[in-house]
Amino acid sequence: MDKYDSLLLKNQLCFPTYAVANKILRKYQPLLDKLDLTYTQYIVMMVMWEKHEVNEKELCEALHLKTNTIAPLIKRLKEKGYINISKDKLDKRNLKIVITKDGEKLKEKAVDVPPSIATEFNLSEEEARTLYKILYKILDYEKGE
Amino acid sequence: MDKYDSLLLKNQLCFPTYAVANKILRKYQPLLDKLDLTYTQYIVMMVMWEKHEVNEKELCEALHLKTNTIAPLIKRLKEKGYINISKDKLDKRNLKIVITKDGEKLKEKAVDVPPSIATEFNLSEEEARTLYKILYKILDYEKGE
DNA sequence: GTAAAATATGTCGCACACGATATAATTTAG
DNA sequence: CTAAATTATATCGTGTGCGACATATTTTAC
Repeated sequence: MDKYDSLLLKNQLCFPTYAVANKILRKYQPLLDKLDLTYTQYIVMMVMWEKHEVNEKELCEALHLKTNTIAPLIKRLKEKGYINISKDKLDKRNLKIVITKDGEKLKEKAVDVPPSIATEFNLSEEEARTLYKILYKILDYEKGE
Repeated sequence: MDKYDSLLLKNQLCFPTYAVANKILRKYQPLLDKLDLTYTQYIVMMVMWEKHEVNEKELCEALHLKTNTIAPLIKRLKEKGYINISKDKLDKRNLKIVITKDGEKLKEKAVDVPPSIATEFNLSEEEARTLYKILYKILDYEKGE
């Protein structure tokens, strides 16, 4: 056991996580091209299809991203006509983000998008479930940190 | 079971993978700031500490990245003085990337960097091992695709 | 031996993702 | 009731990560 062993790619969890995230993204992108969405725009729309209306803070929390990522993102989705953005009447600090008719229509086309990651990468049901459980354990840990 | 269920964030494996990768990255960045390295530069250096000399193609394969990501990256590492870049004498298409003395020295400081992802996020040994195994199964699947 | 295919790398433009910093609106403390 | 703290969002600069395209070198086919 060498003191440098922790500096080997193959001994680090961070690396496969990072590489797999990229690999999944590359798998999605050609499918999302048909909807004219990037991957991040797609997960924003997933939230919008579920909630219909959110403010920016809720979006940030749902996606584990910061405002400096979300702000330009929703601007682009607004330009594409999938959402509307306005100031909240009651608390003018809040941004009210509402899905449009076109945004709702996009959901129909999106149904065909999500590839089964398990199938695509030859995981068993059991492995997929386990992976899911461990990832969410990490994601939910120290939520407010 | 709704036909739109696959469009819920909570039913997709892609999302927690992506979010966890980002979360791990955020955990590393403050530690890497002391080495004046970004996360991607760090994993390049991990390869260099192990191999000492590689060409660009090997680097791309090791990190699962493309040349258009790697090329500017190694330029920055060269500017920082951690690697040297030259054309291979035998096959002038190849880039010979060699670690410098300073690059080797950086390894000493880097030993203290890698946080235990398992500990940081409260995973058991068993969970960490399982996560590792499944991630590499995905990463290694259809390697040539 | 040379034209064509393959290989390794480089460049461009776009869209994240981040820390740092700024601003405006609201809440809290005294 | 008002100054200070908090909250929600925006902006800036840097560094990825990608597809598309371009270039230089080597290998292959005939």
